[in-house]
Amino acid sequence: MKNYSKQREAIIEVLKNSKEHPTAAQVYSEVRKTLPNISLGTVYRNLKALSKEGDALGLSVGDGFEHFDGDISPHVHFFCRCCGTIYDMPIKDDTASNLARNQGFSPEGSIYIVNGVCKSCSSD
Amino acid sequence: MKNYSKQREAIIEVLKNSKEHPTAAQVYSEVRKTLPNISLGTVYRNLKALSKEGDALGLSVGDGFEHFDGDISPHVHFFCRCCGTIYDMPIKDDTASNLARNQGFSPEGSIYIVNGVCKSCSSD
DNA sequence: GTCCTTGCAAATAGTTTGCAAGCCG
DNA sequence: CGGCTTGCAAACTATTTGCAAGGAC
Repeated sequence: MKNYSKQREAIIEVLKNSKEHPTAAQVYSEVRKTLPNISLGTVYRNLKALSKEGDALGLSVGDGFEHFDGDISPHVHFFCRCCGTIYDMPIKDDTASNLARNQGFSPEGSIYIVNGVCKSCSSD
Repeated sequence: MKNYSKQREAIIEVLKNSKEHPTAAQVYSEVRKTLPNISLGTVYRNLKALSKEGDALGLSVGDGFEHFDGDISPHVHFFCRCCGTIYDMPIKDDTASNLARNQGFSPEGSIYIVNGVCKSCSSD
């Protein structure tokens, strides 16, 4: 198989099993549990490749880290500037991509991030 | 006026007059035409403050630079991975923010980026 | 054997920050 | 004055990359 390596396999596994939208560093420390010798560079290389190939989403929410999401189905991310949590919100369809298509663009993916304060932070 | 400085004024002016979604470095070189002594640090400081205050949008499209947009009305950005251009697309309303509000979040802004290939790049 | 990927570590580069000096009110 | 902002340059740090070695097929 093209691009195969147990490292890549493990990284994909971590992404699929995580609901936390981990950063590269978080993926690294998680993958390390099964592959203690994996290097951070490898994690970065694979995450970058995966998001370029469309198998993962790279999310820049504005906290200085790139977050990654193994769920590539259309959904919205809510980023709480207070606790830093990234929540998922289901969405019916990717309106803007369709809009773009109608205007002659060839959309390949989309990132929809809403930011503000989450429920538990605003009740403090 | 709070926070006033001719530097900040000039930066805001550049943002308002630009349709190019400039990076910090681009804002810097533009502002330099009227304020030759302004420093890059000041540009960064003000852009960060402006986007925190909600007077500008910080866009991470995935090209390694943060882009800034002085237009804070709800609209979608189309990023062409081929030529790097960021196009604006008008959008009716900010569906996801309303959705978030209904779910108990307190949305303050949103970033909607569609990526792919633009018309002129796909015809090459 | 050939090509692709890794681990390591150094390098890169966008962005941030401390500090003394300057502007605002 | 008192507080906030600047210019400068050094510091920071997330991410990238070159290279020799190891794995896939």
